[in-house]
Amino acid sequence: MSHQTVSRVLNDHPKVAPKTRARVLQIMEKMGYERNLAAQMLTTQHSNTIQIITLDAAFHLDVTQFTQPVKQAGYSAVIADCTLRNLAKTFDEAAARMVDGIMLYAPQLVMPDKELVRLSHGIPLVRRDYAIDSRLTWIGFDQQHASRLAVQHLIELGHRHIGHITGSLEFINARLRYDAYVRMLEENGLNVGPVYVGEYGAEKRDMKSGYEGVYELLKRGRKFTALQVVNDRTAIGVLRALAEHGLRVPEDVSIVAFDDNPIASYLTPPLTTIHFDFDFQARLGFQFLFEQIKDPHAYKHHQHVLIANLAVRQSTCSVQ
Amino acid sequence: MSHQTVSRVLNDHPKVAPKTRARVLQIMEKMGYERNLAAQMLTTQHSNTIQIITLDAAFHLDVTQFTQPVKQAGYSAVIADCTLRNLAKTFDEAAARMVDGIMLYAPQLVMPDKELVRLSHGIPLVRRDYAIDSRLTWIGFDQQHASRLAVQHLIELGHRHIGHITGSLEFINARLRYDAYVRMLEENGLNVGPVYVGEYGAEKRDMKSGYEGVYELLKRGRKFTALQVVNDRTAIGVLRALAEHGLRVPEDVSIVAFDDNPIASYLTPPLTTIHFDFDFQARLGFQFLFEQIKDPHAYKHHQHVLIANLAVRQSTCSVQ
DNA sequence: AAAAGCCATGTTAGCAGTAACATCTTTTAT
DNA sequence: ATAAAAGATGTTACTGCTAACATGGCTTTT
Repeated sequence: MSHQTVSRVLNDHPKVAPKTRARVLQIMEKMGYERNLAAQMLTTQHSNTIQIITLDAAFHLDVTQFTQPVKQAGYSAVIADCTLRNLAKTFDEAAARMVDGIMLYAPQLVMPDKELVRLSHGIPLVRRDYAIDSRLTWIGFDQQHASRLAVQHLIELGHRHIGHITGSLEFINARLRYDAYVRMLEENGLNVGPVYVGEYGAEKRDMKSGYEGVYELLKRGRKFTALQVVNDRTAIGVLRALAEHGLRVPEDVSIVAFDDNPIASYLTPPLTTIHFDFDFQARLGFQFLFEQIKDPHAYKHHQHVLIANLAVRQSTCSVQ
Repeated sequence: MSHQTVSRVLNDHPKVAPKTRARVLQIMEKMGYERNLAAQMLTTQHSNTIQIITLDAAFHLDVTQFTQPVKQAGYSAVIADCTLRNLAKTFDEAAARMVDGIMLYAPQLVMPDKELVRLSHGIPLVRRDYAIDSRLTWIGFDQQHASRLAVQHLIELGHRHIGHITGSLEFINARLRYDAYVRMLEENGLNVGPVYVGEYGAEKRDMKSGYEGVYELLKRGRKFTALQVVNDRTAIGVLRALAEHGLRVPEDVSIVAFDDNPIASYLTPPLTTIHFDFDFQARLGFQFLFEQIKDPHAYKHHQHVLIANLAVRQSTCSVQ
């Protein structure tokens, strides 16, 4: 029996006699045969692997959200984290590994699509966040809409002095939320501010930003009855700092945050926050990626925008 | 010029004339040459990659803690998450990928070392948590000691009725903390309990366990002035549930938790918790892994136990 | 000056698969 | 019954690299 017949069995080639196939499978079973990925890669130029690339994922990552849809589709999934400095190298490694597709999760990355396409060595690529122009597929949430929901909620509760605490505006999400906050207040004839812009963001930094943001805003005088806070992690720091000043939430200060991190509903008070369906976002992203892999030439890039909604809990109330 | 000379340049072989080397490098630069990993793997049987395998990492993972030391050592790092069901398959994939070493992070995995060795296809392996017997390298914290620190702190504050809330005891850490809690109370002539054993654990489950645990314990009557809680995430749920019952922390109930998650010090009140240096644990683990890769035959397995310490904050006070 | 040794480079083979084409066998159509 | 088509299997070549051995030029030793 030739190795070619064995290869045909491995690849489910139709023209193999059933009993030959059975015999090959039986012998493979007995010998504990495993196909050599390196050799397969060498000829086919791919590895049945999807690589997830994250940028500065010092915030804790929900890994299963990424890996589960990939495995379901029959690929093997690997995650590689990198910094901005070695982003190109990480793409090179993915190419060397001959991955079939790349899911990029780098909400803080501001880079023209053209450049990303160049970095990706022609490997199908989807950004699960944002893209600058429209030469890539991405799935994002309408941050402006989300932010409007948040501010509108506060306005409807009667707040007229609404502050904003954010991390670094290098994050596109943070920038968009901030912009919409400003616009929304202006449209409603309200004064903008006070505003605190904190540090660029890993988890610990976020909490620190929130904490220091409150100290800073209060140092400038207590001119707000509500705060829009860029995300739940930052809000944790905000809650702490307010407690240290003897200010109650929501009676003295209402807070609305973003993300609906699982922690949000367990904080005291449970956070009113913008809920994003990240799970759906991830699944949709992989769906687009698989389409692209199946037929790279016919594939047209999508820019998909998802709508968030407001989860009202107990960190907001009407102004006293 | 033969391809072999090129290969020698790539591998820093000493016997290449400096100007030949320079010429090769220059041409490689100009042509944008990149060595084919598949072909290299095919001959050398390895890929300069370290694979980090995590089990059910639905708790959010600090990815950089894993990847940074690996990259510093000149390897490329990939992370693969898996469930217990496809653990073997994940190891197979790592073998197929011809990784140089595997770091396993699966604190909930109870499996004889012998079996893990079998699964690992002879690839150098380090467990960053625990191992059952001593045929593998692992780096763990002395959980018994940690738990003793926690209980002793409460006893010294005058508490005589100390409850315990934990997730599933399938996690070795949870089991050890529970065991030490029981022993410590018995040694001090105190009654054990009340105890609540919650669900097996991802992040959300942990918080839920803590929340429901408090409800359950209070339903049985308020027979405790302090609680040892299995980790910070669970404590978040505990704090919430106590607040819903109008119980103050620490005045009515003192709480000591484990992990010193960055969030712990930003909660209200900031948590008294056992501090583990996870960063050091990870770095040490990789150090052992690299030693093992360099000289697999001379390598002797280590079982390294690290000591935790107590970070006293504001969730504990002397009994009122 | 010849023998020996080292240095730089070249040649060949093999790693484990798949693609493409070739061959032989069986079935189907006329 | 015979040609054509289809089915099953085999042969050869190629993927891009490295190990091992081979070669030829130059230096050192005696």
